[in-house]
Amino acid sequence: MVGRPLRPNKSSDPTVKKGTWSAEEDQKLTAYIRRYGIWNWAHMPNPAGLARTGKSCRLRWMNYLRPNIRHGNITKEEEDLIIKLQQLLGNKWAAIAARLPGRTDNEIKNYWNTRLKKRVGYKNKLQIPIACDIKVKPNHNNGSSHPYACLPTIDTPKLEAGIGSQYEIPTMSENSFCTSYGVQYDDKTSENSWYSPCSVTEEEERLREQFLALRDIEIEENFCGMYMHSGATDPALVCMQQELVYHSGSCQDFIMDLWGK
DNA sequence: AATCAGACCAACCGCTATGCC
DNA sequence: TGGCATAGCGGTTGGTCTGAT
Repeated sequence: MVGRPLRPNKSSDPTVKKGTWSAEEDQKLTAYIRRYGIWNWAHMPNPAGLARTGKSCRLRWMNYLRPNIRHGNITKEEEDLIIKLQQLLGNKWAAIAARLPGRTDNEIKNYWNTRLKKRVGYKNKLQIPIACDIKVKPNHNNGSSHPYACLPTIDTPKLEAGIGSQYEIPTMSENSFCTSYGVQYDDKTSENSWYSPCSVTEEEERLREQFLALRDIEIEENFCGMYMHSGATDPALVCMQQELVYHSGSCQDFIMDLWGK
């Protein structure tokens, strides 16, 4: 069989330099970009006088050389924000970095992996609303699949749920703004108290603000997308939207905002 | 002073998304 | 519509630094 000749593999090309960038290389790349701008990373190294791949040049520029980059000394505020954003967005380092002026995704990723991951761990993982955190029980009386999902109580156990059940609806849980949902049968005989108030602390409120600020670009899509992939149908979604019962103003606003779009 | 282990971080690699032809 | 080139992202690697023994 005669195939196409393989494209030259630059990563194994001995003429391509790898490893730490020298000050001279930095200077060449910076000077070139200042003069000609960024037009094509792949074609840039040669005219810039660099024996690097375009990819390497891009990375060096993006992570180190470009203007307004801040190195080191991540502040407590930045650290807190990284933790919260990671909890909200997951390992979306670019998205997180976009909210920390002067910081790069690589730097934040490194910082997380080397310092924060162990400290924060998974225990405190904030669970953004997804479609598999809660199992809504069907109506005993008429077999309806219209549950009343309600705001949480601290003691409400997080219900096990498999993905794909039509009885699953989005929720938040421990460490979230509202600790978790209680679930109420239509006949209101649930063992879960759903009349307990949802107290929102200052910290939770702050988180909520961050969350709301982020939802347009990340959360809403995940939320709706995951819901729609959970096996639920549109009518069920509408039904639950209508039938969710809220007992706290701020939580209500928050959740309504999520559901609203 | 030498050695070792762990922390840190720059850079690489592989993959996906996007745009263009 | 498919293929290719490029950009961008996230996981991983490997070199360097630092502190403990």
